[in-house]
Amino acid sequence: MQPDFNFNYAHLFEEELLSEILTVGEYKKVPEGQELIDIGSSIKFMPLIISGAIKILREDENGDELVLYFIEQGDTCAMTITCCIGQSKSKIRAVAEVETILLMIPVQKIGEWMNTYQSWQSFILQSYHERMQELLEAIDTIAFLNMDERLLKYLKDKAMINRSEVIHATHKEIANDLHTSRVVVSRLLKALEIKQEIQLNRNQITLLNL
DNA sequence: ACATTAAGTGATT
DNA sequence: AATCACTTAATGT
Repeated sequence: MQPDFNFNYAHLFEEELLSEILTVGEYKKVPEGQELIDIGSSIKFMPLIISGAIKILREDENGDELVLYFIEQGDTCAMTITCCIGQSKSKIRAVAEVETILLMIPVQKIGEWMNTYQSWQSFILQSYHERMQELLEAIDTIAFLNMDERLLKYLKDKAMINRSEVIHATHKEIANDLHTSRVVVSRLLKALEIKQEIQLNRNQITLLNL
């Protein structure tokens, strides 16, 4: 396995930093569904996503989940940056949405490189900025969109991440991600099917109007 | 053939 | 939009 780190990141960093990243970083392959970061865990590595996608969730005291957003190749986890600065524990949960390849950077390096490499500093600030935007978008989605619109957005996000109009998931799983009940998801999906937006099959949803 | 799991539906709040 | 209670459909053993 030799995923191409350069493909995604080479243009961002200067030579010296690139070689530092490659000497200190460790490739890690995580299968679909594996948890990367749990709530309350302390973070020791900052993951750079080489390929695949990760689902970022918030969870309440009952263990009920809510998907905030997905991150993809070229992205990093803003939570690790926050942890590094504030020495705090993770407030979110990260689960591999598909098989994902990561380059793990020890957190101490984040601070070190901030001082030595200008390109690193802008990369960190840029990622932080992007995450902030995503978070605002997530808030808008939850606060202002109806359930049916949220569902459709969720399906489209999933389709984009999987690079396929076919989504493999049960209604129950979708309901958990959106923090609603299975019955509601089933009904809304049915409505979308009638509107010719999707096609339903067991464990599978096909987006039609892309 | 039977058990299990996924999905559909009416009624109620 | 959530919950209950029940039915129907698909799939695994």
